[in-house]
Amino acid sequence: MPELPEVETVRRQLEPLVSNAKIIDARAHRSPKFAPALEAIGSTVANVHRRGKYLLVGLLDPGQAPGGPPSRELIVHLGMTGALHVDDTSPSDPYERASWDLADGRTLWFRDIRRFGRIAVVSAGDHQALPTLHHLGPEPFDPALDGPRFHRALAASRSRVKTHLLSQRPIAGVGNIYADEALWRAGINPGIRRVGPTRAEALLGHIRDVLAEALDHGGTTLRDYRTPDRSTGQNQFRLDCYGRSGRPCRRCATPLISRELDQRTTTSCPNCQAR
DNA sequence: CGGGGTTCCTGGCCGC
DNA sequence: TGCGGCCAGGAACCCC
Repeated sequence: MPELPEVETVRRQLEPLVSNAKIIDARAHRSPKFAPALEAIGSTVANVHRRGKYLLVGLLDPGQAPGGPPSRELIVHLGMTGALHVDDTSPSDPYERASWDLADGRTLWFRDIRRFGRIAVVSAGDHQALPTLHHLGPEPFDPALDGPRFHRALAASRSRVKTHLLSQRPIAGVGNIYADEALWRAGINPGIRRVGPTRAEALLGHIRDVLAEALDHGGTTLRDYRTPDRSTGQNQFRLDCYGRSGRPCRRCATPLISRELDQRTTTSCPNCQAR
């Protein structure tokens, strides 16, 4: 499931493939989650940025000077099973949810088995229609994000620390996998509602480490995640906590446990992450 | 406005 | 072999 490392891996591959390409046609699944793809017809791709788990494709409208700031953005959220590919041909794919024909004959495809993904076209920077993006916390590697600021962000909610992380408000781009991994490294019980300044700073460091390492390994492919060139990530072989319920903790050998926490499966070590 | 519950989806897996 | 039932889960959405 694409979290920050997966989405950033996609972004890095995608940007050189589609920059400067003009979108001459598009098709989309009728669902309002995908139909906005059609609104990109006629525009030219300026760049591909990322905020949290959202891909932001800068669009130059027809007649807009190349090199200027894009007037609109094509926003793509990959959801659970979304993937983007660029092809010369038009392969038949029952899971295609949207596609954009480029002027040079190639096609950009969005495939998404479970349809948890989402596509929007908005005026540049206008994210009102996507509440989570609108209220998105700082990028994990933003130098302005430090221990005290992260501590204040965590303290702004009385939710369980893991639930708060998944809300994307204290920090952008952390999903279920990397939340479990970072909390395990930090020795923090996912269910606690208050994190002190020292532990908050440590948790921030572990989040950064977990995300950076996953990015180095091309992301985590549990089942469906693929990059634009269809390769898988390799980080699934490096997970210490997520998906390891019942297996021994790599620090203390206690069997890891899995439980529901605010309707999210959560794995943790009952010893290392005791309250 | 924050927080909690519900919903969207379908392949893979399990048990019989 | 076939099939019903269950699970995974990000974020929008609704309601209090």
